[in-house]
Amino acid sequence: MLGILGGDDRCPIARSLDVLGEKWTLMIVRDALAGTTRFSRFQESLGIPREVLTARLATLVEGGVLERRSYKPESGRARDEYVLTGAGQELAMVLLALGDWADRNRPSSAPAGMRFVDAETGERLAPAARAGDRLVDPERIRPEAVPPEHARPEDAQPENAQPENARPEDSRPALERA
Amino acid sequence: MLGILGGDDRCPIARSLDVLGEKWTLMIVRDALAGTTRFSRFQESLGIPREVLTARLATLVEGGVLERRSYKPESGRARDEYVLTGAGQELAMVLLALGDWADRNRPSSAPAGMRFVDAETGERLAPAARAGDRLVDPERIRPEAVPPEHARPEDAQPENAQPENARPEDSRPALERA
DNA sequence: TACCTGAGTTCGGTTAGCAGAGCCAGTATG
DNA sequence: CATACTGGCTCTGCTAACCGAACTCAGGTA
Repeated sequence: MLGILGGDDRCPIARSLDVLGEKWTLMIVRDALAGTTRFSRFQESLGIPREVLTARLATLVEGGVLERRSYKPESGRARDEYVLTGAGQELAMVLLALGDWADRNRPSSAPAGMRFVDAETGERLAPAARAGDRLVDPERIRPEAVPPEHARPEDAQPENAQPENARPEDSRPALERA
Repeated sequence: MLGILGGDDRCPIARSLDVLGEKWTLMIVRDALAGTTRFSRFQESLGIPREVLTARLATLVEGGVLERRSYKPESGRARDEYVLTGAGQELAMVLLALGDWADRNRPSSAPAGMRFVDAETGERLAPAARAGDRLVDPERIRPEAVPPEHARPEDAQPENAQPENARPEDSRPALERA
């Protein structure tokens, strides 16, 4: 586990990165989402050192993303495989967002190697934000501190995205004052 | 930069992690989204070693997420600040997905410290998948290799999530064969 | 029994991250 | 003019993480 960066475990970003933030972890999740379950397959497809893979798989199991299951091939000994949990499957949303961001902002010289689709219709998917059942333009996503008290609604307003010289004290991240 | 894990830069996940995958980077993006622009503010709010912060800010500038701008406080010398680019702002979608995942699967003992809201209505947001203008249940997100040739449509089907003992050769991640 | 094979484990070297101290460079002040 | 200030780094020695290659382990099979 990476630990809670910044030391505040109320922050969901830090909590997610505790499980997901180490080198190689999200690539393993990518392969797990694509169907890989066996140690050697992960190792070959990623080119990851075996010791690192062992550690990351343990982290993903401990973090509730993967679970170990025993399987028995037609010949040979019983083995463990690593299968996505429900929580692991939900990481598809994270990878969809990452992949979309890269496609839009970090294009490759080669044609795209993967995309995300609707399992039922085959349609290509993109990430979105929603409020209830309503689609919201992702440009309107803003972080907001959840105030226990002494709420200052203006702290999370877009004005905070301006240069900080106008109000140096108010420029601390809204999150920090939660 | 982290480099392209797995060595295949057609993979958008790997390309995104090239910029975003190093320790501390996404926490810096979190704070940038919340309005932080100055070196010392990032450093204080995150508790990150200064040399690491310097390196990460440089990566984010090189990766097109932040841009350096000169500003002049009322007293003192001209300074650089780090302002989100359009591409950087788009990372809100990634953080929304990460935060939502953690809230649902890695809850904290303390009340939540932050959430994401619609900048115009203040409504709380959740991540979603969409096909065009249609909301799609995130449970239906599946990765699919974009085949240049020798397409094997069954490779990206949910059957691949089954134990691999039935078809050892077909268990390689669909992405790898793109 | 020996061999096989997948899943690790070990080991020595390299790289990344860390804490603390120090440096740099404009600006303001006496 | 010299000095102090302050934000943004840079340096240094140490620890932790990652790496590549070699090795070990443990059930099953011939």
